Amino acid sequence: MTEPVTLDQVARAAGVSRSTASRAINGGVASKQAIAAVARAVAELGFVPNRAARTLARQRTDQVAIVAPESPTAIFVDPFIGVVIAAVAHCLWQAGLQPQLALADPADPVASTKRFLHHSNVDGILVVHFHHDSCLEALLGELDLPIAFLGRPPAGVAAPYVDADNVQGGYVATKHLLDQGRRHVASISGSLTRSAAVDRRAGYLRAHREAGVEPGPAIELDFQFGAPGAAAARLLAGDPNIDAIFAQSDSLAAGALQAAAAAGRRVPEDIAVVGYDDSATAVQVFPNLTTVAQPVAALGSAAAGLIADRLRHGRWGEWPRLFPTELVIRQSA
Amino acid sequence: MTEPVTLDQVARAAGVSRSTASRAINGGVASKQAIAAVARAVAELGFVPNRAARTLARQRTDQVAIVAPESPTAIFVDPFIGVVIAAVAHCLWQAGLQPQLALADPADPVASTKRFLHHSNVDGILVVHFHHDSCLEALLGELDLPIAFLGRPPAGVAAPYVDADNVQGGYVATKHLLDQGRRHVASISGSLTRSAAVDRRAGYLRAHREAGVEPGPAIELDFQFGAPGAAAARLLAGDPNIDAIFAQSDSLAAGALQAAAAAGRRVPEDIAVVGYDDSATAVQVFPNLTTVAQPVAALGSAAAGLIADRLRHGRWGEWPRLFPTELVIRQSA
DNA sequence: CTGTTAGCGCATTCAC
DNA sequence: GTGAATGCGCTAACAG
Repeated sequence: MTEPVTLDQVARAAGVSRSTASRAINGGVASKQAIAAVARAVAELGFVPNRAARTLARQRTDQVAIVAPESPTAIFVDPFIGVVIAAVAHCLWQAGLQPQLALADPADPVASTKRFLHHSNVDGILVVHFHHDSCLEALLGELDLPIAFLGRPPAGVAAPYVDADNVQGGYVATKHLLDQGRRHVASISGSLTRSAAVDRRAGYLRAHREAGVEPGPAIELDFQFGAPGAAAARLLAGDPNIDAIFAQSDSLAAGALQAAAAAGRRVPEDIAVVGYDDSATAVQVFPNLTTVAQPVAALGSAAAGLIADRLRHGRWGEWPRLFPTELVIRQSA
Repeated sequence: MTEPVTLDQVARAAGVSRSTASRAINGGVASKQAIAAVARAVAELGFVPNRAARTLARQRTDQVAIVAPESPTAIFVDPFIGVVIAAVAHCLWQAGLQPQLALADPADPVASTKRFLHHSNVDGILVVHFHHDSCLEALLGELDLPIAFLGRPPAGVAAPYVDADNVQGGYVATKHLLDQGRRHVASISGSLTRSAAVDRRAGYLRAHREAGVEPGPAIELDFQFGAPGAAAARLLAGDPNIDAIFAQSDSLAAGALQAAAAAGRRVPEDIAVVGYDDSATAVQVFPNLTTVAQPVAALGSAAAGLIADRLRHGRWGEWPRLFPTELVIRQSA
């Protein structure tokens, strides 16, 4: 049906040479009439440049990879990954760049991501959702492509990045609890291979230091694996003095809520709970969660802007950029 | 650093011609020694074929687009989209195909999806999460590429597809409620522009017909917009006889739970609630949701298999394929 | 089994 | 301002 139309045909239809047609299309020098004629021909024939040919000739793809070296299942559990990616995609499209989500093969996320990066010939890379133990550092070094991070990159990798101010997030959440007079604030974190978890914990500790209160028990749980409810139950069983929980995600907080209910402790009277993310979960559970909201879209835009600027203007913008978080107070604390 | 190495260099290093090198690499005819020599050269030089060049020469990309003509934000709220995509990705990688998630620009999802499809030169398309009002039918027709659907395609589009048996899902959920003696089963559905919603409702109606019970009031709500809680509250306020709710997603069911609580009705004693999806939400809320589970991974694999078979063997496999759902009984009904 | 040759569709020198 | 020529890196006929 739609046999592909080539630049040659456009040129012929417009009565010019192929090179003039090319210039007319790509904004090079050309007479007004030539441009008009070519434009008409393009419209009539429905010409759309062949990406492979263009890439080959230009030696660039105008594509940037969004990589998260994990199984898609794991990526998508992140409650705001969609918002991040929407913002990134929008920003990239604006800059004439095409976002390419590197979809890993769940059977071997790291290997398939490597394969993707090797074969995909993108112009730049945006890394999100990075585990520091993902063995991808080396690869990212080898590929010598512009690369930016959403979230602080692993120590030793001096790459441009933007991040939410997780230290501050952990701090305000914890301070909110301490200010209420809570004195045994337990902490449930995600995997500490993620910088976000480490930073939030640092904020938690700082709040305790400032208040002169001893930090409570802590439990580390991978974001996606393990049953949050069971973990929280163990926590509560282990220390009956606990009167508050700082959970590093709303889903962990939901687990804490269930554990509290199972243990016959009221929330927030007996135990106050603060979550993180301000996701849909926060208002689906009862009591609704007090939680830390991140400027997710802004983060996405900023990260995309980083790589877009580099690709378009040849130099990195200012970095790092830290975005403040905000405590959303509801019922659970 | 890593200046790209070409096939020419490999050929020279291996002491053969470029075409022999090409054959050796791509499994064409070649002597054992040639293959060995080329393999060594490839390894030593770290050769990785240029995708654009290969695409141009082969006239095919070995890429398949996964399209959902919506803002990424909307796509990612779907609780199991991650699992679907993981399964799809795995299946495609297995077939030597690279999944390309078409990330729309949230500012204009349909237009950017069209742009993507036009410029992206993929070999095939897998459509998921399709709204029947998305104006994409025409485009999909123009592009004459192999295209398959996950979820029943719009009427009039006779494309290969796989789907969950949503009629059955709606049926078992509703029957479960009716079998308990509930007689006023309200229904909260997602947007009826989605075939899934229509089908689930059909199942709901069938169960009523078989039981000789009059269908209860219904409310239609887009999956992502509108506050499920408020809608459910209106529903309850409008009809005090309601003793059960069939919600077409767990997130809608969570709203129903909140509305019930706000109205002072106990669940499941006064009002039974059944959700749909068996998502994380189902066990985060209290009471835990009785819900309809779909064989999500199987759906993804089957859909990917459809397009992979077509691309690899030139013909469509058997379709449509319907996958049964399963009622997961917990506390809410 | 191998090398030579000729494109794939486009951008981009370079003369004119 | 324009066209002719050249090459991007690879595959696939085609002879040998």
